[in-house]
Amino acid sequence: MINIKILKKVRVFNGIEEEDLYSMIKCLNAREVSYQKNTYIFHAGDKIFEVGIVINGAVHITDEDFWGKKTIISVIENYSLFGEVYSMSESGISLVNVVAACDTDIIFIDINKILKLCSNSCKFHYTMIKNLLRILSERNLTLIQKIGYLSKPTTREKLLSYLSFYAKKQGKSSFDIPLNRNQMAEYLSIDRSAMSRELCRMRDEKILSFEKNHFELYDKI
Amino acid sequence: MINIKILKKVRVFNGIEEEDLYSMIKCLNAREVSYQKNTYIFHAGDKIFEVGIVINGAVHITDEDFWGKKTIISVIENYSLFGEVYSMSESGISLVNVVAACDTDIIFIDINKILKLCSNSCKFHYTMIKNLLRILSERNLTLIQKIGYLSKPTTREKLLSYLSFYAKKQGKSSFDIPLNRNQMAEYLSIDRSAMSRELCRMRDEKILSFEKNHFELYDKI
DNA sequence: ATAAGTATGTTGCAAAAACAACAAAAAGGA
DNA sequence: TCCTTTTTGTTGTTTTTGCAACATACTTAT
Repeated sequence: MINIKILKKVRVFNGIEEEDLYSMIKCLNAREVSYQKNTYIFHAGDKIFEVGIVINGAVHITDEDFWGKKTIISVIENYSLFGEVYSMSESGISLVNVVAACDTDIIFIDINKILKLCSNSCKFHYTMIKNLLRILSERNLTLIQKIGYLSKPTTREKLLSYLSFYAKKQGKSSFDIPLNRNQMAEYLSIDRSAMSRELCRMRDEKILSFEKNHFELYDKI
Repeated sequence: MINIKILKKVRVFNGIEEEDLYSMIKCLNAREVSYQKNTYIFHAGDKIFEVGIVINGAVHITDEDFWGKKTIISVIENYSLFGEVYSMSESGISLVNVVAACDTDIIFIDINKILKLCSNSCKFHYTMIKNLLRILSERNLTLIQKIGYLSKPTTREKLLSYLSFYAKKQGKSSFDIPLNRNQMAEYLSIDRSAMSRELCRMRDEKILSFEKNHFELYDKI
């Protein structure tokens, strides 16, 4: 039996009344499935009709290159979605694998049904579509943001564009960032020690200063 | 007066009948505006209510860092959208500038209205929502794809993951890519000469071969 | 307070990349 | 055809990076 309390934590169901969630799980054919660790949930090449919601545990989105070398693209956990971009794309064909990283419970819903106004014309459709568009838009933004950083040729430029973003966002030359050094290096796809070296170099050149997660950028004189 | 023939070329209106396009331009408050070269269409910080469609000319999406250094993030032309991710995000605040790259004609539409079932219940809403979700999903995919390449530490790994993708996509170890060397280097954010050197190195190591846009990947023996 | 664990900074070195400048080949136009 | 332009490959040099290993601070739990 699907737990309604849990569904309320899933962003795509934001703003949907509890009573509507009941009709929703019927209307969207929601079903819960448990997977054992290392089980494949989707394979690359599968046609995807449903989106998955991780209720318990975690899944890895993985890719495999021509020579069979595997990479973990991302980790999905706590009430997050996977498969939505494939199930809504033209082909519907997944390019990646989805694997249970540990024993994991998944709720599947038939996302394409939210587009069809069903016979009982459940009022949650409108809310869910708005949520979906918002989720996809905002993810688009964060991805574009990240590409902006990664596209810079040097560690220094990557760092400055990343830090500039937070300065602009917080409207101050002095601000906090949400990542520690390890996470920051990983996010920017650079070597942590090289990053540390470059940060200190810029501090010596009086371009910026920092302590822990707090940074300050200096204007040119 | 807005040209219906032109709207039919815009992807978000795919599958909408010509007669519906007429009611649509009313329902969504479509309006056409001309901009002179170098005019700002949106500024970073603006709240975005409408999406723009480039009908004629081109616009540059630009970013400016803390020190005022500008970068062109992307170029939008021929019947493509801009502003949709901001207008549908939570805040609605643009983080980027949009500037007319030359004399340019834009059609603006109030995208959020497609969510509201209007009083005359125009039947195109459903189609447009489906198109929008598809556009956003597929863009998400291409962005994630690109981040996958950019995240690799070396030029060689960037190239191999990029080429692997096309091998997989075309289901053959021998395939064409859609970019020439310059474009490929730009897309992967690497130096063209370094890329060329690395490609030739891999050819010498019998990992792959190429001629123009045609590549072949070799299995390990 | 101590010990273990984590986060951050430091450094040497070898490998790789960026940059710049040029060579060669291919494509396109007059 | 010849000339120009574009594309691709080549190479030398300098700078930057990744990697590895270690030092130092800071946290956290006991």
